[in-house]
Amino acid sequence: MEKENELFGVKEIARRANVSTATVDRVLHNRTGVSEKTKAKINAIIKEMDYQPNILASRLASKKIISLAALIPDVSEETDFWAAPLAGIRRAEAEMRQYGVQVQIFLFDLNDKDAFAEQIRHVFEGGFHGILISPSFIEETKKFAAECARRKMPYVFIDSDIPDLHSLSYIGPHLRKSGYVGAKLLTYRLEAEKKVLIINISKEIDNFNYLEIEDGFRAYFNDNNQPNEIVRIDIRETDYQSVARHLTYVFHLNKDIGAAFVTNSRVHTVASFLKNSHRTHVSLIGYDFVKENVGYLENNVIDFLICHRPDDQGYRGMMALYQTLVVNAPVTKQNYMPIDIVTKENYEFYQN
Amino acid sequence: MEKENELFGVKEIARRANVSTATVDRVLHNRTGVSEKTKAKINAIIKEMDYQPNILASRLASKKIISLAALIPDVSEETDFWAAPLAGIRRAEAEMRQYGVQVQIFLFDLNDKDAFAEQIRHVFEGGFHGILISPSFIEETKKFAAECARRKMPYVFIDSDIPDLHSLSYIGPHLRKSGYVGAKLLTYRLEAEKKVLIINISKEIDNFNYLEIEDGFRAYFNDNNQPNEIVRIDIRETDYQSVARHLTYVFHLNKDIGAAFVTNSRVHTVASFLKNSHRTHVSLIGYDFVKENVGYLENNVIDFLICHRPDDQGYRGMMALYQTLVVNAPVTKQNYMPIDIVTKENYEFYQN
DNA sequence: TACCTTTACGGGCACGTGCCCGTAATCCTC
DNA sequence: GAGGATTACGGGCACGTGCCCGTAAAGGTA
Repeated sequence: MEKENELFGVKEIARRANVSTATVDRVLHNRTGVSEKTKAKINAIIKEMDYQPNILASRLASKKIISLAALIPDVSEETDFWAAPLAGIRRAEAEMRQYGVQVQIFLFDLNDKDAFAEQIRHVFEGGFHGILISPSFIEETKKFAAECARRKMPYVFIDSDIPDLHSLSYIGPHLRKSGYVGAKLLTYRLEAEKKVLIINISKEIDNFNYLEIEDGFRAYFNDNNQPNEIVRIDIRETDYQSVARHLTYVFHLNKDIGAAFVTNSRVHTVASFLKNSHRTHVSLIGYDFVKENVGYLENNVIDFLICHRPDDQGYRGMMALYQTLVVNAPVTKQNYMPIDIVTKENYEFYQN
Repeated sequence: MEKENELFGVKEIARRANVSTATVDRVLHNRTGVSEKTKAKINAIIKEMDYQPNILASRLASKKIISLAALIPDVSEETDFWAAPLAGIRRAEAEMRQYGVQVQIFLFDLNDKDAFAEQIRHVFEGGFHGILISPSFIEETKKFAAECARRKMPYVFIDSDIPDLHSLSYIGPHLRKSGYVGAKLLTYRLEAEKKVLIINISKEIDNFNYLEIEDGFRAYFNDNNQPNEIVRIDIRETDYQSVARHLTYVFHLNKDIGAAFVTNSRVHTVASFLKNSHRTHVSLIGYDFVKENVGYLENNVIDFLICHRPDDQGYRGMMALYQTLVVNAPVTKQNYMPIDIVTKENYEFYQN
């Protein structure tokens, strides 16, 4: 008992309403120039028909190209983590291009707050219709969000979230739960009398991500009455020498550390230290599928890596913008990625 | 130095070749009615321009609707595993529908070889342009593949592969490696003197999948000189009573089983047995994110589940057909899914 | 009433491709 | 060399929507 087909589209609406397709078009795009009466009639018919516009024809006919921006950290010597989201963004771009969508990518140095702010200015100058952004610096991102709101421009956060803002969508990990998983893996075969070491290596002090992860990590210990003592250390320099110096000191003070948890992708630096100091019996867990980390996974120095599908994050983030701007379909506000566990045995199939 | 733009598409090719768009069209779809000379000329221009057809316009202009079939097992009382690939297929369908692609789904009972064969007949009667199939029965699938070859109809395998056949693509797990990962997880905290039990619960005897998994499982033990003794059991009935009977016997004979590995999604039956017989100290690993299994994951009876993103398999399988038939783009022949590790702590974010 | 402005709507071309139909040119046959 | 068959190609409409432009009708001002 389908009431569809026979004739469809704008033409059919126009026929039923006794108007021209142009008038229907005006209603569909709520432009001016239609009397309230006919507008109501047409809207009723649209609703009754459950009219779905043909995106093919729409995109073909419209010469207006939709342009999206993506603002993410550059790949640096320190880490090639952001190569993965970039690849996902490019994948999305390739899919969308044929539908008249253009993507422009803006990069910034993760250690340079000003570069971030400047790229934001460039983005606004570009007059884009939507933007994907890694909200790496909190204050700057807040200003950015305010300006977006003023311009009614949708923006999507990936990799980390700033919850109060009105982003179209957040796509990334649930950091707290991610730390929780880390604790589970770390303690899975750990003897009760061994200590656990949490290591945070980061130049930035206001690290919201880190706090969430550690919070989740500790929550696991509480929930499961895990007996192990937790030691923690913050290291504010990222070079190997500094890290090694700090770690030497910590391991000197605590002879019975059985496992270490690094709260970000710099786990390879710790792995290097453990290897060099012949401490590979210490279980080691950290974040992200970057090539240095995978190397230590292969060597059995790193036991597990926790990953959040950065490639997919980039892809889905762009697609969320596409959904709203082109398809005009609703988008999930919170989009938590799976917490993937990568080991020596399964990494070759991992799709970052 | 881009040589693109200005004018593009079929019209530009026609202009350069001094022919009409109709002739260009004939060449593009290698239809008859073009002399070798002009054909060569047009092809040269196409190559030079790196011409990419506008799929929007193509699909819009072509009234020919492409229809795809999917042949997968029905959701049964035994398992709702196939709900996930089905969801992925429907997701793909929703995306493709607006581009003029229709999808029809054929289901069969996993325990009924004849139903499988009959549905294959239905598929061929339907005159589809491509098909996604779960090759559950080997002999029937071989006949199917031969008929597809005769009709030049592309087919994609998901979830399990039959390597010799010329499928357009295989999308599913690398079973051997998957067993390998299972062994790693199972032995990760296992004491050396404990035995390991491999359990295969399946009515079908010719279980190619099972053999691959067990092979990988044992390979891990070899590669790592794992000291544990391996015990194995085949159970040909799938109901709880039968499984419990067999397991009672095995556990009676082997007092020191420390871990059990179930080679398919029926791990929940084993979990039920372990729980009822107060043997939850035995580590348990099995396959698939089905709701019964997740329940035992929550209860700490199952330690890990290994999953292969069945939803994605369905989605990608359909998309592979779409790529060849609509976009006319190449498709990867082997498409191994990640080997995901699901635990009590991360299952809530798992995207099956 | 004459003239101008605003509102409400219709006609019709364009987007790039698919494909039907018509026809000039060439080939074949006796 | 007349007639028919085949080959090679062009013209042009259609797909569903966007949007420019033109215009009749309504309203406003003197």
